[in-house]
Formats: sequence, C-alpha cells, structure tokens
Amino acid sequence: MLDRKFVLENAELVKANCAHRGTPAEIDKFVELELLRKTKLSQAEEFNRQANATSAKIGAAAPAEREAIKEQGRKLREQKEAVQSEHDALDKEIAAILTRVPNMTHPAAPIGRDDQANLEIARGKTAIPTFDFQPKDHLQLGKIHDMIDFEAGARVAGAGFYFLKNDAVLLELALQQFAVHLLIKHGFVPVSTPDVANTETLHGIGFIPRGPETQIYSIENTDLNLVATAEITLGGMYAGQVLEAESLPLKLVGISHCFRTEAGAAGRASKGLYRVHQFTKIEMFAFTLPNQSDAVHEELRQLECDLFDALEIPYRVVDTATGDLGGPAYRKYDLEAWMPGRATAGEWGEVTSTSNCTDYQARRLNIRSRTKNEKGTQLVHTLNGTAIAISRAIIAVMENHQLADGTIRVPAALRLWMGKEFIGK
RNA sequence: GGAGAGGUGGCUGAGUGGUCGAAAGCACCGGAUUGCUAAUUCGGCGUAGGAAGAAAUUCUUACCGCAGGUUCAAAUCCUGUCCUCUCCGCCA
Repeated sequence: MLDRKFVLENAELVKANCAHRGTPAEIDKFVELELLRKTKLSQAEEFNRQANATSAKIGAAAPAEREAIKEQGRKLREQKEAVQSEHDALDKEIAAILTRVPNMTHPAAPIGRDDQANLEIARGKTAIPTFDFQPKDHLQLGKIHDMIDFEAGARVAGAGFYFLKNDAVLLELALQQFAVHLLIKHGFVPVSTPDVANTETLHGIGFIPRGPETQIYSIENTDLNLVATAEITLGGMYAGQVLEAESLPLKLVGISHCFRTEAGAAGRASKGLYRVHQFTKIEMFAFTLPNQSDAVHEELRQLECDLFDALEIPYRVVDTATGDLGGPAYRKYDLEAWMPGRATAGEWGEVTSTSNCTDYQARRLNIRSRTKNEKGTQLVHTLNGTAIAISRAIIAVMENHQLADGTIRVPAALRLWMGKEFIGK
C-alpha cells in the first residue's frame, strides 16, 4: 500500500506509474475522496474536542447544572458520530482504491506492457549444454529412475499434485541443505515457517485471497490460508513490530511448502513439475532501512546467481518490465534457467524471482525501525527472493545434467548431501 | 478439548467511572556535583494521524491485546474475540 499523503501530493506521478504498469487505478477519485475525508476528520475531531471539554466540566459542576451540561455533551457526541460515520465510509472507499494501486517503480526498470519487454541483463557461468543425443525431459528421466509419481498424486489430491520418490527425495533434501547452508554463511537466519497464515497477513504482503481470481487455497470455516510462499509468513513474522535500526538489514532464509491453485493457468505451456499446486521452497527475506534496500536487492540477486552457478545450471537474469511487476514490487529480477526438455529444443523457465518491495508491504504490516537517540520511527523496506524452488530446480538439474544413457550427473555442490555422484548408476 | 489466572508505556508494575497518556521503579538521554570506573541530584524520556509555522515548535485527535456495547464521560463496567501462563485430558 502506498502512503496516502504521497499519493495526494504526487497524483500525476502515481497515475503515470499505474499506466506504465498497466494497472487501472482511480487516482482522481482517490484525491477527491481523500480531501473530503480530511475535512470530515477535522470536523469530527473538533466536535470530539468540544465534547471532551464538556465532559471534563461535569465532575466539577454543581449538581444543579449537571443535567444541562450532560445534554450539551450528548448533542456534541451525536454531531461527532454523524460526521464520523461519513468519514468512516469515505475511509473504507479510499482504502479499497489504495489496495489496488501498485507500488512505485525503480527508475531503471524497463518500461513495457508485459514480459516481452523484460530485459536480459546477465547470463550465468554455465553454458547452455549441447547434447550429442536427443535429450529427455524430466518426466522421461523421472520415469526411468522412478522419481516422480503424478498418477498417485492425482489419486490422493488431484491433478497438479505428485509424489517425489527415491533419488528425487534425496535431491529435494540436498537442494535444501545446500541452499540453507550457503545462506547461513551469508548471515541469514534460518527459519522453518508455518504453512498457513491468516487473511490479514496475506493482505499485508499483497495477496488477495478468497476472490474469484485468487491463487490461494483457503481453509473452510477458518481465517487461515495455505501459503503460496514463505514470503507471507516471513514478512508477517514481524508485523506490528519496531526493529532496532542497528539490527538491520535483517535477513531470513525460510523453508516452507507453497500451495497455489494456479487458477487461470490452465492451457499455459507447462508439463510435469513446472506448474504444480504444491512445492517446497527455500525463500530469502530481508528487512532493511530505506537506504539499504537497493544494495540488498543486488545482494539477493547475486546470491541467486551464486546458487545456480554452483548447481552448474545455465540461466539468464531478467530485469522485469513495469507491466509484468506484481503490485508490491518496486523492482524485480528473475532468474530463468535453461530447461532442455521444454518446448522442442529447450526453453528458458523461471526458477527464481527477487523483489524489492520498498515500504509497500511494511506500511500495511506496520513494521518500523527505530534509530537510537532519534525521535520517531520509520517504515522498513522489505525484500524477498527465491533461493531454491525445489520443483523447478529439480527440472533444471535433471534435464541439464543428463547423460546419453539417461543417468543424471549430480553437480559437485550437491554430492555431499546426495551421497552419490550419479542418479541411475 | 476442559478448568483457572492474566494481558497497562523499552522492561517491572500501580491504577475499578471524571483531575489518567496513565503513579513508582529500572533502563535510556541531557545538565549539575563529587577526583575515581560509580554515587548523589535536577530535568527529560511512547507511537500514529490532523491543523498552524520557513523552522525549532505549538495546538489537537486517537491508542492501556483486539473488536463492539453502556455512558455526557471507560485502562476502569458489559459482550465477543485473540493471545499468554498454570493444571487436567489427548497426542507426533
């Protein structure tokens, strides 16, 4: 959520930003309503002030005068209530508009209406593999080594769910160990989070559950939702808290399962593990001071690169265009890994995403920082980044490191945790 | 799941209808003083919103877990709810 005062004072900037992002937003209406709300607020406060002053007189007043003063107080309260309810209605309407207004955008982010405008800014250290045989996709490889069972997943939970088996399980655990250990070395606090969160927390992060287009599973008869990412729980972890400035940046690495309905995703090119309803994810999250967030964003991007370089997976880094940014993101980088089994001759597939959300999430979650010996507090900045989304990382590992006979070479970084050099040998 | 107790400012903790944004202590900050690694003493010390001002600042509203209710007036009374603790039950 943007700051009301900011929107009011920068209406044209905000409008232009909404246009770049392709998000229709009623900024003019917001300005009109917000100005009206402020006058209502002043009126209500003035009535309230008078009523408070009147009430204060009663205790000291002579008994004979009390009834008259009480009556006066009653009238003032009624007037206050009338104005207040007008104010509250406006406030609600304004909040609804503001919820749909996306974050401002980093000046360097490429401007464009969709992912066609995304800008490739770097490549990983590993070259795209050339095979002297017809490479298999991860489904074929998984079948050979009995690693993934979609049929059983469908029997138990429906399409889009799956069982990992045998070496896929070791691979999942190895990827987790590898990522978490590397991030601990970089000062991240490891956190295993709840897999559910209440609706308020989801709103704070910028998710809108329980709507027709929602990506979120909700639990019936409760206020709980299955999380789509540990970003939700890690951000919510410090909701309403005031962090000491000297403890920032605070970096967390969370482990959670992620659940997504993928409503509206039907028909989009995807097979196997690429787009599923549940997967495990290692997620980075950071709380920073405002002047730290750009640097930490670069750090998160670099760590994602380090992880995939170590996994010897070819990738490209993409600077996401304005029209393809999610609402809370100020800037977003994606890593797209080469997946030899996608399309006819391989294709890039998104494996990580890191966003600087500036104070957009912090404002609604009310996460602030306090600097020693300074008056007041300020909103922190929040950032998130995928370390490893297990299902997609497994695709990349299996398909890039396959050999002609169908065995899969385990990248050196994972061997300690996998306990073997090859899958299928 | 059952029974009980409790949620007050950074912390401890007082406060059962008006003079309470809230005593006191601790911590912290500033000054004074004493020549000794600290004591004494004085003062300050919450957050957010709004208005005025170039600014320091001033005025004002809200906030005593949260949401409602009663009342001219609520930290205080009522209802609901969440959380914490203790005991019991169940349990990986």
